[in-house]
Amino acid sequence: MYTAVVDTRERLIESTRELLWERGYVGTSPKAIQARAGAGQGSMYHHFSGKPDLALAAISRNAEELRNRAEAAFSQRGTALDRITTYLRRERDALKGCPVGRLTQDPDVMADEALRKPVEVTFAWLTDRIAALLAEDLDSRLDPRATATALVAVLQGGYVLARAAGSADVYAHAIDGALGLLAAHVSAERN
Amino acid sequence: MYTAVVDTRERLIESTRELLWERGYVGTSPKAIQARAGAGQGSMYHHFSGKPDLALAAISRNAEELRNRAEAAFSQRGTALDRITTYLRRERDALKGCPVGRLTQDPDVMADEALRKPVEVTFAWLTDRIAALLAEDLDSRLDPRATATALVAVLQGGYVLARAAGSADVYAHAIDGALGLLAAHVSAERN
DNA sequence: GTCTATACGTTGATAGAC
DNA sequence: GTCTATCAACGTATAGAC
Repeated sequence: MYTAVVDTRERLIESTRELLWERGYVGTSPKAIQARAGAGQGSMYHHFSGKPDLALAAISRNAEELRNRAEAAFSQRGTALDRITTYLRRERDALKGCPVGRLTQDPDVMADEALRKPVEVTFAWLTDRIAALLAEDLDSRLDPRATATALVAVLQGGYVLARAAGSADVYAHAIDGALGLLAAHVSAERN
Repeated sequence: MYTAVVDTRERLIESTRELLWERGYVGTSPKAIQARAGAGQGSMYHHFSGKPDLALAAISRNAEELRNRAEAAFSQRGTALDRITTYLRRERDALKGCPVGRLTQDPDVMADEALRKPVEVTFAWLTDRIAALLAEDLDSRLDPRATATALVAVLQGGYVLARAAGSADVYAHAIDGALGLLAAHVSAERN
């Protein structure tokens, strides 16, 4: 099946992804999506039933990308601490925030089960994944799941603080603090 | 000066506070504010020059309240760890999120210097305050400021994860994880 | 101080031509 | 598939009477 390099439907999803990230669901209008995608009203309502339907496609893709990028870090070689450190210190535009986490502040997303679900599933997966890594090497007096939850929270909260301060350094600082606390509690054994 | 028990200006600010918390700046219309305050258009534009002006009053008050409630926990008796634990475990409606932190996701707030400033100042203060407490008792190999930043990030990220999961327990779990990591690094000496 | 009237753009969509 | 009307409601005010 031959299609344009990037077809209209695809451009609509990508534009929505960007706008949801930049402005959230409430702050993103169909008009703005169409303008960015270079598509008309007719195209958008031909490919999608409306704003929620298009948002679902965009949110799902944002969630999938987050998961793929995380898994790339987690499946590297090295100790659990190495892999978690790689993930947390991975290059990020901290001032943009997390494309999935930010949806959590969108009342219309949280109110719509279909839109909220990918957000819930993504963080549940991420926390489980880190907990599984920690379970290998963590100080036995600590709970891997609670520790993993704290680490994911530092990540999300680091974005919040970086945006509040207008400085990406604050994100790095939060991560440094968390890894400093963690270091003493994981064994340095090789996997 | 005699006034009604709660005058119109006051009700407008309180209604805006609530709505900013629930729906954010972009999601809050003057109309909604007026309806909740039981005030007309005329009243709102008499007391405030517009939505940004009213939002500034509401944001400032939210920031002040956050600070007062935090200081109440920090100035209790006990070790640094006691006071920080009291603050982090304080009763909160985790699913509502942080009234100040959530503004960080509001593009129109971040774009307006006057509205962003109280958010920046509040988190800078909170981090400094916790860093000062930690400086007393923290393991000397750890940086009090980075550690404090991580703790504030866990707080903010805990809200994000709780909302994503639709469960306040996740907030508590993130805090448990952070305090577990912290416990081994602070001396238990009495102040 | 508060009210109603008015205004002009945007939001989120539908209808029907091409 | 895409385009151009068209629409009712909403967003964010301003004007002027009371």
